[in-house]
Amino acid sequence: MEVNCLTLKDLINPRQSRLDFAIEDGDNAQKENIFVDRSRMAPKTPIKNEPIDLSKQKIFTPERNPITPVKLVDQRQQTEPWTPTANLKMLISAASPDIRDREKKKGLFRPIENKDDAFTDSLQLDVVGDGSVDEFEKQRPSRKQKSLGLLCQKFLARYPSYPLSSEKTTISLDEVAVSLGVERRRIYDIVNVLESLHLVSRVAKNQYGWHGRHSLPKTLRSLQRLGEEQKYEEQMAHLQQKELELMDYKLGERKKDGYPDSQDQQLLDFSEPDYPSSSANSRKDKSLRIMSQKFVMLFLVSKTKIITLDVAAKILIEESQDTPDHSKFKTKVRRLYDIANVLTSLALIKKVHVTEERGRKPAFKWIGPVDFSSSDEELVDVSASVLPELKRETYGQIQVCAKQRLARHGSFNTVQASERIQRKVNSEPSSPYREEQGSGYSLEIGSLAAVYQQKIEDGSQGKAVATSKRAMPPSGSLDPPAPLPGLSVDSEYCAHPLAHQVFSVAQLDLQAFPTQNSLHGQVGVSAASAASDVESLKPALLASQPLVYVPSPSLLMLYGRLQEGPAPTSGSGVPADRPPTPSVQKRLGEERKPQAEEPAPKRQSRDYEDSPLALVMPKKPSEATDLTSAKTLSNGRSGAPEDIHMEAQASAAEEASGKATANCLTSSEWGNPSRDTEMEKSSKENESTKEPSLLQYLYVQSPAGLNGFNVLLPGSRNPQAGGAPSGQLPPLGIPCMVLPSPTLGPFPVLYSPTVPRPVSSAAGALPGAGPVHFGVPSLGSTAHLLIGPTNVVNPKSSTLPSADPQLQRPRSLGLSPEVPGPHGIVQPGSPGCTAHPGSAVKPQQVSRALSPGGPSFCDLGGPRVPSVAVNAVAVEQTPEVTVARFPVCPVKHEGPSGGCCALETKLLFSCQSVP
DNA sequence: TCATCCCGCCACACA
DNA sequence: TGTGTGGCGGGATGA
Repeated sequence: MEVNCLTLKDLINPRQSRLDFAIEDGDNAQKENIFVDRSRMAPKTPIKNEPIDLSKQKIFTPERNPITPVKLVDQRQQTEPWTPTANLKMLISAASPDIRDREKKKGLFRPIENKDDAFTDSLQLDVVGDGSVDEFEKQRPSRKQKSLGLLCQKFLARYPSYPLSSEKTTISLDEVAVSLGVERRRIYDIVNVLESLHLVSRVAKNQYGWHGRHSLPKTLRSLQRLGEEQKYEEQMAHLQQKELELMDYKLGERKKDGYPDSQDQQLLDFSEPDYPSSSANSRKDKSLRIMSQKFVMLFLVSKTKIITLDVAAKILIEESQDTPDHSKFKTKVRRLYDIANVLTSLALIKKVHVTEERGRKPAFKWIGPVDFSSSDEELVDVSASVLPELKRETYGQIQVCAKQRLARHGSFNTVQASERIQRKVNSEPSSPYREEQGSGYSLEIGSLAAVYQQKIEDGSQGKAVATSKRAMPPSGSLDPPAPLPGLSVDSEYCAHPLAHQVFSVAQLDLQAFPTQNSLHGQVGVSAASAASDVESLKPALLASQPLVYVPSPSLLMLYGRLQEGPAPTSGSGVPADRPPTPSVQKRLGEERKPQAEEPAPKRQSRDYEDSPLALVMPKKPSEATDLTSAKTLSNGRSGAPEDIHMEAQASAAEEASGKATANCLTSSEWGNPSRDTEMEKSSKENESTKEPSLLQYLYVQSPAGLNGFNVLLPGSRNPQAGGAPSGQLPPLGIPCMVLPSPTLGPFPVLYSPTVPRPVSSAAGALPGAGPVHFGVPSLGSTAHLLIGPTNVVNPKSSTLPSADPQLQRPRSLGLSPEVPGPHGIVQPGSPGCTAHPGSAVKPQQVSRALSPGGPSFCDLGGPRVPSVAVNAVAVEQTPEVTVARFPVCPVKHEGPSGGCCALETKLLFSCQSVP
């Protein structure tokens, strides 16, 4: 392979650098840390401490396993014949019962992750038994697969790069060690380096707090400043110059040069004063942390951004005043490898090689941010560090969205930035993350999105910011009404602050949101671009998106048509000041279609950390259609099963939320992809007599006492009006909804298009709040309700008790939120549907949940995450459709750790049978 | 042969 | 004395 190397001279004199062409791309270096899909990992050796079927070990005789020449001991009785060390241990174990016990204990602690390996091993052993040594050798786990870099990647994949400020992620070293299948010792190596960059901080024994990359720029800036103060640049130049002369160095040279003896005390101390454990601060053995910081400093002050391990090691050794013997040097280099692996996983550096008279030397190049002044470049840099962890296609989607959005902001040359990002990504074909990152990249995308969003916000400070701010009112604030938190609200959609506001929602690819993301409250894919793309999607929303929910870690979002004001509804569903024209609609629809195939941008920025994120309808929206025709369809074809309508009834938001002001949210409707979409709008005052096809919600800013919950109430609408014609698909009636606060975990809910439908008033606590009807045509095929993982706590006292008579009927299942039910079984007559933790209810599942036969309850199953209980108080099903009503109430959930309480929302929908 | 770095022993700090 | 941490370097692995 072709290798380009730098020379030390190049490093010393950046002006003469041949970086442009001389730096080894790191392909080779990166190989060491290439992420290997575990599913494809072929362990070559059994994990230590792993129980081994001795009966199968007979095959591993010294002859067959030349790697471990063992004598005297019968291989068949050895559990770890793979290495000389293992054999030695075996010998010792045989001689010492204590040691044996110890090893036994370790076995019990065998990493979970290696279960795969164990399983594989088992299989492989069988294979080997029938196969050859070569086969065995092939399947032995490569040390690369156990590298610290890969381990670090796995570690990082567990946590969001940019966690919400509200979420406190605690890292249990034991847990992580077990989860990742390594000894805790390895985790220490990782967290020590991460701690040096303040990505984590020690909070207690065996506990670390995850901070993410939020403060990374700040940290790097500090390190850079410190590095400059330490004159590292001079030291490097000095050492590198000496390298050219001789490979040795003399202790004391640094002193002669006037360099400080040690900057240990000057290094950034990220110890959390609030945290009890400070022992680590006093220990001399923080060297890995300190070394890491110094190592980073070297890069930050280096003009070439390339540091050889030799130079770094020498500088570090000299600073520590260690005796400059070769042993120390080797040790330092080893440690630097450890650090470099972690930094590489963080995409801050990459390995390169430099050549000099003595040959090729390993070095690392800084690829992290170099400008911490919050410039566009920062975005690029940060993005570059993130993008490698993204799938290419996802990146492309992000970029597309970013361009759309960024193009609108003159202060931020986003297109250029995105192009640079693209170049960066392209220039790193060896990125270990590119193809394999799996669950990690969506997190990174979210991070990127956050960065983008932040940049956009910072750069424009325009209406977007203003609207954004409004979109995220303080929890419990009774300030002026705000649109749904986290939503990007275009000013033109907010023309009527007190009236209706439209929430833009981008199409989102649900698959782009691994559960992990949700679990961590991380923004989903293309959030970055998504955020930027929100505006561009607004038209689309007007076009046909009635109501869309995008799975979001912290937000349940609903969007629909913009309603410029309490304007009377003519049934056209078109705002008076924004009469959508067929052409526009069509165009919008066309624009949206591609969107549907792209991850919807979601916004998550520091400004909105506490803000819920826009949810996107995973289902591809129907084609945009003429409103008029839509209306016609609504009336004329309402009976068609495919027609989906959403209807909101008049509601007294104030009553429901107390003093909270309310904003009306309208949702347009979209029908079956094959059919035109009907759009209607209504105002809460006069909707009662209008056609029920228009969905309208009242957004009530979370009033005090609701813990930040935002209440979304159906707009005013006359229950009698909009009655679905006979034969029309019965809609789901949703009297009210409580939006989770920003701190809420993922709460993806997807509603399908609905058909107008007369529903009795619901929510006694919310008098006047009419139900929103969701027509659920053939629940079987279309996604109607998507429940994502979230923690649900039994709201002993629902703040929004349903007053719907239906709910009080014997058949009503009550509002009991967490009604256990048979897993995966839809039982007619059962009260509701419960989505268990970690399970994103798929449309099909929901359909099953709301199976024909009336009220039903189903346990959708799902791992690990507390469940979201969605109890359909009543489910009515006709041959064509199932109708259900759900009341919603907020609940408070205490996190597993007991430390941080996360508000959870439990959606309780009351359902009303269709007459 | 050399670059890498896994692995785990063992010392130190605390509780 | 037990446990959490992490320094340290032997030696395995891959190029």
